[in-house]
Amino acid sequence: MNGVPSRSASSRTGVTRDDVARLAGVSAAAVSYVINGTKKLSPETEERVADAIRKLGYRPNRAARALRLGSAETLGIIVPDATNPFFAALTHEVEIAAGRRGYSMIAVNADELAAGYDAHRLEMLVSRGVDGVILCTSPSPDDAGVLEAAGVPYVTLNQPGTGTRRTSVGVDLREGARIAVEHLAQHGHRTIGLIAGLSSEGAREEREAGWRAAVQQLGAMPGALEWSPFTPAGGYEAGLRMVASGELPPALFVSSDQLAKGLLKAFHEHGVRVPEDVALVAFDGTEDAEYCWPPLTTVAQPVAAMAEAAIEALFDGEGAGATQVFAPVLVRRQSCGCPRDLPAQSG
Amino acid sequence: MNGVPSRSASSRTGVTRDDVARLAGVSAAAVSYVINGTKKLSPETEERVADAIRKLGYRPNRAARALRLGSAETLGIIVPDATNPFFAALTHEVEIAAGRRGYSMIAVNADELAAGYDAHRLEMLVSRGVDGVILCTSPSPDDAGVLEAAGVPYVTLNQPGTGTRRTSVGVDLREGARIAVEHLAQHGHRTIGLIAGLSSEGAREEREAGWRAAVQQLGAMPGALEWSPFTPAGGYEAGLRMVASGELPPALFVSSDQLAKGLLKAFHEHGVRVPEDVALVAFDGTEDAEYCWPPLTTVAQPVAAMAEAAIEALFDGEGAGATQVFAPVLVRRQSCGCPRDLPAQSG
DNA sequence: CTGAAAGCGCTAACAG
DNA sequence: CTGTTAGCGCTTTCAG
Repeated sequence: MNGVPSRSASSRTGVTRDDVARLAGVSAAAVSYVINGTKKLSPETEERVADAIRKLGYRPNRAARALRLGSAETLGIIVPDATNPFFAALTHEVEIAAGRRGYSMIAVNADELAAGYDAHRLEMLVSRGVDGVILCTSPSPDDAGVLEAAGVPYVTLNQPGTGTRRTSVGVDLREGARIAVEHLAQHGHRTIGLIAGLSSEGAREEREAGWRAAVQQLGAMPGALEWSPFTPAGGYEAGLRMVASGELPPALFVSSDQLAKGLLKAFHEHGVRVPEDVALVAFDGTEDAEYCWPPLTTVAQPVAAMAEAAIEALFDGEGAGATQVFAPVLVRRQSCGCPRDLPAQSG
Repeated sequence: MNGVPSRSASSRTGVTRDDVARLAGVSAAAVSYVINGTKKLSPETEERVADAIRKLGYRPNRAARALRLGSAETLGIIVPDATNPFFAALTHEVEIAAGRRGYSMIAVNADELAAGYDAHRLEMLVSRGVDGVILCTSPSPDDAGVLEAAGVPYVTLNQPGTGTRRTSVGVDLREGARIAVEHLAQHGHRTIGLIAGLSSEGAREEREAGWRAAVQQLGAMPGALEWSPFTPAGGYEAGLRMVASGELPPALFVSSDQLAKGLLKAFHEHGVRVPEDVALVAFDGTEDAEYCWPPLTTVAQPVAAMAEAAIEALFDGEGAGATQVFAPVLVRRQSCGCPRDLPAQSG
């Protein structure tokens, strides 16, 4: 594994703190002081050092700092599929939140669902000295073990019902289902089906339960139920199965925008009109939903707030076991039967 | 900037190489040897060390290694918008290619188009000791300067027409335009318009020239031309402008799938039928294109190959100024007027 | 075939 | 207010 054309060890910039000290005519420590503001020096000295830094184009060596401090000021984030727009958005927001605190993110994909693969990726992150990790994948005992053993704090993001004793931030899935089902009911539908995402994790019950509860509470009927992977392809398959079965309910709650994209394709191909033949409310609130046809009514997750909260939790120290639940909000568009240009309003 | 609950400096795992050496009853150096395979030791010693490592759960400290080696075995990648599925896919592929070589990626967004912002992000990457960076943003003199000054190798990815003397890998834009226009012409269209992406960079000429040349070469007529930001919203606006102008050409080459998504929305809203009223061929070949309605015929970039090539170039040392151009390929779907289920074939 | 020792560049405690 | 110093954990040359 011989890497990138290796400049020799210290030639990264060539200039070290000692060079700066020499040029400024102060001690090496003084340089550290002005850089880190550890100690107040005389303005004059400060000025001289700053000048030298500028002149030399000095940039502190992060590796040395990391070694000394035991922190690389880096966080890891692991998502099931970086290619899914929802996770792309989430990762992006997390990066911004981390950036505000001077931290960088190393993002890794859990991709290969092979057992133990996550743990492997996690090992990598840990050995890289990340100061914390955000898991957007529900931690298997293995995963959690790796992290716990290394003493690396973590929080789960968007992973409902994780059994660990760590902080977890997510959205209220049952409430989301309720909002969706309620809205569909308001459009006059009495039978409401569900297309649910098949995650490797155990959030399924929660989703299904939320839907069941909401349907029941409204005195409506549960319609057909399909489980499918959280991808457009999964939604497409589910749609195909549903039309083939001839059990198309008049309304459907689809548990992710990605799923809905695929569903729409299946429906278009088979002449099933949305919302006339079947009304749809999706979940997630990605930008994509706006550009489907018809534009998707969707229950949006407050992604930025969730990202901020996750980072916050990591920094705040372990609010052990705390669970932060955010409220999703309905974004009305046309897949549910709402007219275009209806100003947003609740209920 | 006090960070994550800081375990004290060395408590990351607690166990250091010295602990391993002690338990195995060998010297510290021996441990390094078996880990890095620097030197062959007696199988017996090797075994003992391996055991100790396992028993202790030892994991080498990357920061120390980075400090010593002058390399963090990390690469940076900077994209204009991580939220754009095309870049998400590209980043993902790059991460995989880097991972194969034991490198991690730190991804940063150029986001805020504020001048100098990139340079700032780049500084961050450099100070982090990345061993190289992949620029998916065309390097301003500033950016290049930061990198050159620090002696950090970089390659540009997907940035046609960059003026630097660095390796650049991208797709043949003119050929892409040719393929698209030719296909549209084969559907019998004589006038072909263009919706082009407005990047902050200067790739515009290339795109426009490619289209002009192709149209001309086929003896067709250039139709309306719209420039718009590389986003669905941009495509939507462009679509709105085009229908408002009443100058809708019968065929359109759209220079990105994202743009096309927005365009489709505008067309749907105004009852413009695709492909009957206007035939579309897009560019990029993201998964999204498959789930538009109608499914988008698009000229696909070989993303994985490009990512691999970029990483390869970084590792191969500076193939100074070399430009690697990949050939795009037509993916036929229905937005151009092709029937469904037509088996792929060229021409 | 193995071990001792010299730093990589930086921070922070401690002296002056 | 400023400077000296002792490592952080690791790699690698050089003796044994």
